[in-house]
Amino acid sequence: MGAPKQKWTSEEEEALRRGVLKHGAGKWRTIQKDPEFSPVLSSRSNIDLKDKWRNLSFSASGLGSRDKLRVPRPKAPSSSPSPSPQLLLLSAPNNVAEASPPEDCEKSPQDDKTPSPKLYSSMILEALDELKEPNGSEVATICNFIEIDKSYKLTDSYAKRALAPMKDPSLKKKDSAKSSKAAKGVGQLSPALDAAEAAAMKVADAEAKSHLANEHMMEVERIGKMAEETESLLELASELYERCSRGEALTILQVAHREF
DNA sequence: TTAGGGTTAGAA
DNA sequence: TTCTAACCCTAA
Repeated sequence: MGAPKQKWTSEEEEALRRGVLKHGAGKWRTIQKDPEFSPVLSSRSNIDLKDKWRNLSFSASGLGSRDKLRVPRPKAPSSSPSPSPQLLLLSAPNNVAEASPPEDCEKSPQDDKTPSPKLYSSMILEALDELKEPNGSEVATICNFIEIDKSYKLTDSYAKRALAPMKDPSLKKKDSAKSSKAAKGVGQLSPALDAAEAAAMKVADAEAKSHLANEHMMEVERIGKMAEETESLLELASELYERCSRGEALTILQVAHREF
């Protein structure tokens, strides 16, 4: 490595963000050639743009370096749906916008009211970690844990009262506004009515989160199964290695019979 | 051309 | 020593 590392300037970062906003993530060549950004990004290749955006995405998601997220993935194309990398990247601009919003980028109301899917994953992992059930935890158990742990648990009477007005779509906007207000006001206990309203918002919020958490649980389960399969393959491989190193001759049929 | 994994320089 | 960010390599 002869050339020293060329740190990204704030101008370059800003140009990259604007380029992504304009052309979308993944259009690195287009962004790099765009006359609006090319003067600033002239010393950067499309690969540099991609790498920098990746770094920005991971730091903005609060997960630090991408190295922390490295998970062994099967090389072969999987039939099960996996999160598209494009989706992962496209989620970044919101986060980036949150950190330093460009003036032409409107923040959607959801940005700071809806936790990111990654948050749900971490909540699930946290729940699994805390529950420490030997055979894993049921989805419902984890959902309950998340609700209790995150203070979304409410009495039935409150829940019933809360769910009725939620069916009126005209109230949605108001509700979401209150929801964020309520979320921010944890610990500020007001009169009973206010508390009930805030609680109702939390129930609705928890329901939505529970649904999303379910989806993420399925993903976690899928990964868990893959890990189990990998582990058993590893065991088989080491057993085969041992037997072969002892000079035992094994046929394909024997191997297949041992595993299946 | 792009995505994603790997490597490495430099900072903390 | 660890972590982060920049750079490199390769498959698709």
